[in-house]
Amino acid sequence: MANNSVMEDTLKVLKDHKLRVTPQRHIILAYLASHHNHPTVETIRDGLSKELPNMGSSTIYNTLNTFVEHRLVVELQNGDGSTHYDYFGTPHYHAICTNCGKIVDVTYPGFSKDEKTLEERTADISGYMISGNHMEVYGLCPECQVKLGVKK
Amino acid sequence: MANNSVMEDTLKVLKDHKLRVTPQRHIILAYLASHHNHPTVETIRDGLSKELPNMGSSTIYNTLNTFVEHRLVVELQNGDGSTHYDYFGTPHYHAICTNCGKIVDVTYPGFSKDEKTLEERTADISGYMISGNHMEVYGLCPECQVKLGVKK
DNA sequence: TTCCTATGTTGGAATCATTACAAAGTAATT
DNA sequence: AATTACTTTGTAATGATTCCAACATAGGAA
Ligand SMILES: [Mn+2]
Ligand SMILES: [Mn+2]
Ligand SMILES: [Zn+2]
Ligand SMILES: [Zn+2]
Repeated sequence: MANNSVMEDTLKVLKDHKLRVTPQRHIILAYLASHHNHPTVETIRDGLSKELPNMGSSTIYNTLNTFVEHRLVVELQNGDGSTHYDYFGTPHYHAICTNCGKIVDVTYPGFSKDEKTLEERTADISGYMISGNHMEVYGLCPECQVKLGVKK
Repeated sequence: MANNSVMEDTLKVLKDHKLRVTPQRHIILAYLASHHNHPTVETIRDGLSKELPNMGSSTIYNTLNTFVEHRLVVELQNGDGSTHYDYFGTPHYHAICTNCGKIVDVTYPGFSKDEKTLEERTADISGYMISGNHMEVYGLCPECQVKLGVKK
């Protein structure tokens, strides 16, 4: 699952953020860093049932909330009722299927620049002191296009 | 509150979408069209307590879900636990305060073009058949900047 | 290394937004 | 006016998330 370099990297990330290193935090962060499935709390619990069979879901919620506060992780809603989490290593945004909820990463050359432009423009217009953004694009994923028989 | 022209306009919107015109639907839509507060279900219930004192919150949920399906209204989360709703008359996006949750509308000349560019690019990259998008920018609103004593 | 304590984990209960359901009401069509 | 499918309503059920108190432990101090 999470290889050694991921474990080393995530250990460093925790220490850099002055977070106390517990096995739960380390393993959850490593899981997120090595899975780009945008998991829910339940997905994480299932994925780590071998490593941490006794971990309560409270711990996962606590841990993820801590990571979100430290901006290691972002929260995503795809309309299925539960929150999805994403380790935000490289800048990207999301395309979300309105039929099955599948979330995929999207980026392109110049995305970071566009993002910065958006934030600066928003600061000018609104007077907010900007700290981040979320962009989501909705539509039907390729599988659901076939499943629903829609034609382009 | 909602003036005559708003009532006429929203009546037409309901009919154009072949939605059965009930007092609840008409008044809720008119409320949304004339308030840009991004209300929650509770805010709407309070705001309409004079006009519709016996309306149940189930009705508000049902009605709003219908409007969202017909794309008259969009849902927004600002992290306070409940969903906010927005009648989407003119294209805009949102700046959301990370401290107090305040949501403000933002737009600029050329926003619709930028939006279309983003959607087309995302379709090319992901293969999704795009139907919409949400952009949110996070930060501290001017009031909270003062309240928290942050310096620019 | 051992001790100390602030912090984290756990599991179960509590919360609260949203949905499900069945009975009663009504908009639109005939 | 009669019909009927759709809507509203109140209440119960659901389910994700948070709260809480007891227990455990990471990491600094001695
Ligand atoms: Mn992602
Ligand atoms: Mn708005
Ligand atoms: Zn899909
Ligand atoms: Zn604020």
